[in-house]
Amino acid sequence: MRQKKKAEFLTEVELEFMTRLWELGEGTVRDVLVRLAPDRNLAYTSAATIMRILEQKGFVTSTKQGKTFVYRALLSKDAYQTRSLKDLSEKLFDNTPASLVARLVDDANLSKDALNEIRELLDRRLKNDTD
Amino acid sequence: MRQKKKAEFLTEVELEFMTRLWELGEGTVRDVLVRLAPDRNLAYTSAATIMRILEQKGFVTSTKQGKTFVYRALLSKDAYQTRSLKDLSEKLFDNTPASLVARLVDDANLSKDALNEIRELLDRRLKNDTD
DNA sequence: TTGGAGAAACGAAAGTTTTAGTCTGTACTG
DNA sequence: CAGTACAGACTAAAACTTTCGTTTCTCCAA
Repeated sequence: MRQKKKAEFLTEVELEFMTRLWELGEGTVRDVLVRLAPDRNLAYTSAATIMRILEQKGFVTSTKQGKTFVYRALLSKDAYQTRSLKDLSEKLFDNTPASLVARLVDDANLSKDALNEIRELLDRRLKNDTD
Repeated sequence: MRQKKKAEFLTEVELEFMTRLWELGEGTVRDVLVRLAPDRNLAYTSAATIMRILEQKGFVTSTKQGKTFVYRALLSKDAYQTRSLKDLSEKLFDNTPASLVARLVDDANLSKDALNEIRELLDRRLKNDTD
């Protein structure tokens, strides 16, 4: 009954774990642990704690299969991406998504291919909207 | 234990303060404090602590003007926007900015005007690149 | 049946974040 | 010249994050 107030966002480490779980679809503590970066060297108990916290916060659920618990994400990656973008847009871009994209494409490190990909995506989206 | 490893990102509260400072250009602790949301009710000493931490972390600098310190951002809002987007893109969008934009235009209730605005921006950017 | 391996539960410890209290200094006021 | 009012330094404490050790549980094999 620690945190009653359901957290809205993942911490650094929590996101690291959720990313693995999203990739896996579902998995045990060990499944997630072995998929972390090889140089991560995190104790099993630490991983188990993270998973427990994720469950407490309502990001994942678990079911006992045989003798171990199998975890599954309750929040999809898409949904969390959307939530994160909304938050960033509000907090740092005056709630103006266009300025967010502007900043993104102004980044000199973005390849021309990436820019074209983005524009094609927008073209398709605009075409669909006018249908 | 002076300057620990320089933090790369702002915490929630730090961002709140930096946003005011970016708006102001520069300002004292009190200048920033009075521009927080009216229901914020933060003690002056708390605000001063936040500003001190921001300076320790290298996000702002201060100069004594008369009897008080005036703070100025060392990191521009633009630069921090870029940094944040890069981080989000890496951590949550497999380092693929196009998928970030896809998520943005797919889910946010973006107006057609906003979409057009974004596309025009991309057109200009692409044109400039090929010049 | 029991002993050991692997998994889970519990919570301690260290670090960070957020908020604020107390103490001190200084300039202006009367 | 003393007192007030405001600014800053230092300290602290509560909440949260991150990591992991210890203890407990459960199942399977010899």
